[in-house]
Amino acid sequence: MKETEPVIRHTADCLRASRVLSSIAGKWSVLVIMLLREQPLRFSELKRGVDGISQRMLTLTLRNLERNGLVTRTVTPSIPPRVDYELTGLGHSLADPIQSVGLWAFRHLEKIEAAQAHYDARATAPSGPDGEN
Amino acid sequence: MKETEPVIRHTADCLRASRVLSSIAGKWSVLVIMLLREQPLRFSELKRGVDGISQRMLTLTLRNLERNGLVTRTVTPSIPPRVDYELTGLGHSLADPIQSVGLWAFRHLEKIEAAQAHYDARATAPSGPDGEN
DNA sequence: CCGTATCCAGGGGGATACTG
DNA sequence: CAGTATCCCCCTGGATACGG
Repeated sequence: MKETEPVIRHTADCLRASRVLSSIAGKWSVLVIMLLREQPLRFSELKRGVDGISQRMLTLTLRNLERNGLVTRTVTPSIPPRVDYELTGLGHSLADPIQSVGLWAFRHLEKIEAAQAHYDARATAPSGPDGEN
Repeated sequence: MKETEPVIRHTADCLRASRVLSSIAGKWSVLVIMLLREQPLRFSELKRGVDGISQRMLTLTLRNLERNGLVTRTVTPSIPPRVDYELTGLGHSLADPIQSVGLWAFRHLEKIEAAQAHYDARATAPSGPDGEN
């Protein structure tokens, strides 16, 4: 069946799109967006929520999302300081597709890692599965 | 909490998921998957379809997708040689979510680039929009 | 036609320490 | 609490050239 919508048009668009996709395809962006999709969160909540992310990478990820107009950053100059992050309208419009991809990743962790192991095994031992050496 | 589905469980899963997401989040993966979603394609067709991708990056992207069990690579040893790439079942299960993200990127190119320009302008001229210096 | 090999610049991303 | 700054490694990704 044919798409009613022009999927990939031409030349320049691909380059621009791939640049945009690279922006939101940082190592942690998807997970951060998944968390913010539920509700606004402050820095430390995100840090705890993602788990494994460093302070530095969380900052960079959030700055990048902010730069792309996907999240807002609200500073409350109290003591201790408080900073809340929240998806913009644009951010929410991306959140659902991203959520799908994210859930897919969580659901298929096993399969993916199995496929990788399989592929790597073949690549490492091209002589066959009958124990060489 | 409230979600009926355990979205982001804990610790190790985040690290594994982010690794998986990084794999499929290469600069060109989304575009390649979008093309393969319609039908199997050979190397040169993909090269033409994506436009802007180098031979090297197309090869690496496809190898990576193959490693993750998302595409199959079929070699027909004719002269000239012919190599077809096709989404696996796993690949197809990812294709729809990815398609959503890809379409989102194409639709919002303008907004994103505008947001970036806006952000960069503020970052470059922090003293305000009234001609500083 | 379909790659692989090589060179090379840039940035992603981790660890750690310091500031307001 | 919420960052910045620094160091440093390695991977990404482009260009080019070569091989089957």
